[in-house]
Amino acid sequence: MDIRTLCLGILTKGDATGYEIKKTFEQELSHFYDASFGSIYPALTKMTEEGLVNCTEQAQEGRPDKKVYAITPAGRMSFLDALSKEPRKDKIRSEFLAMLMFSDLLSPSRVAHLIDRRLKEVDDFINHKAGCHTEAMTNAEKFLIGFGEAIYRAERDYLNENRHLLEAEALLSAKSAAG
Amino acid sequence: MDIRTLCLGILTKGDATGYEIKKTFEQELSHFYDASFGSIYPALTKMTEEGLVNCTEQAQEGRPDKKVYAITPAGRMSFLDALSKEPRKDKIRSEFLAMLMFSDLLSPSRVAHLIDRRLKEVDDFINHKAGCHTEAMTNAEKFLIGFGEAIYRAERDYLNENRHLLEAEALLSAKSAAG
DNA sequence: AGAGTCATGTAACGCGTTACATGATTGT
DNA sequence: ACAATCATGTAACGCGTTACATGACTCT
Repeated sequence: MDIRTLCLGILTKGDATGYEIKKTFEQELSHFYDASFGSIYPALTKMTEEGLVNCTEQAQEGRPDKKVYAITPAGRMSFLDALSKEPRKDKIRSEFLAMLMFSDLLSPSRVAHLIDRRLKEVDDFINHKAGCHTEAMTNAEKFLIGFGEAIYRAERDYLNENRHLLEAEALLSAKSAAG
Repeated sequence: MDIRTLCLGILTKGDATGYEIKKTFEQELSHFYDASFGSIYPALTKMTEEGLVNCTEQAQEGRPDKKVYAITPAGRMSFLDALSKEPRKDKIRSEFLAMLMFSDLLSPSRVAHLIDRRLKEVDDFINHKAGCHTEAMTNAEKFLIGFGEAIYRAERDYLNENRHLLEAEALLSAKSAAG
């Protein structure tokens, strides 16, 4: 599923500008997808040409015209077709975990720093994004936030309970290098 | 952290061929990174030119010469330098979660299928990869496998406990479409 | 005064995948 | 017979990011 298709999906939830679609990526999809303006705007332009969406320009003062996109029946068909494909394996790229894999090459304080930093991000999510289920949310939205929360809680607990394994590892290497 | 740097990291654990590096990606890094031959082989060739690794060819019968790569002191320095940078935010791309976000457009059986399929993958990991800590493993390797296991367990439990939210959502849409 | 928000777009570039090319050996 | 494993490599292509370009309005 490319960014293009996901933009189409976002438009099934309601009309939006490119700018608003970007915000949706940041706010609702951020823990399982992301996209930049450089991919969103060209995608919308192209899909307009292809008749999957249509665009209504709204003049504004002191700003570029706001372009509100709406999905067309052809666009909806195209999106449903994409949803009928089997989802591909998740693609994950975690520099955090990659670095921890080499914790034997790091100082104990560096390992501690990496983990503390991550725990802070995880806690921030749990405290701010999670738990604030509003009326307007669909079940799917609640489900996804709850999913993120469950994963983050598991991660937090695991890091707290097992960080000593890596901190000991780093300590050992530091000792053997010194001795 | 690009594939190139990660290959260098893998070589800090011991000499290896491109083929073996690929296997390492599949077996040890698969839940937080992946790489294809098309990125590994050119990376090794380039790093050889740059003096970050060196290459010893071993003639073989009926097969291409095996090229065993070893990291050089310059390569080790370069990798340590990469480890000193702050890790960037994880990049995740989950078609599974993206599809669930649009579960209101899917039939209940389709939603159930997607979740069942995912649960199978998760269970497979928990039953096969997790829990088999051997003697030869470093603490970092145990930590990472344990991490994966913790996350997968949380995911499994969450899916089992909350799938009804999405299955109900889909059911509702199906009804309203029919009615 | 400076950061953040609203608002769109393009061009160059990087990085990696996919598919192709080759081919023996071993297990089912 | 067929698939998998071992083993390396290239070229085309896709997809997306980064950086640049522009500019007003609002909050601190």
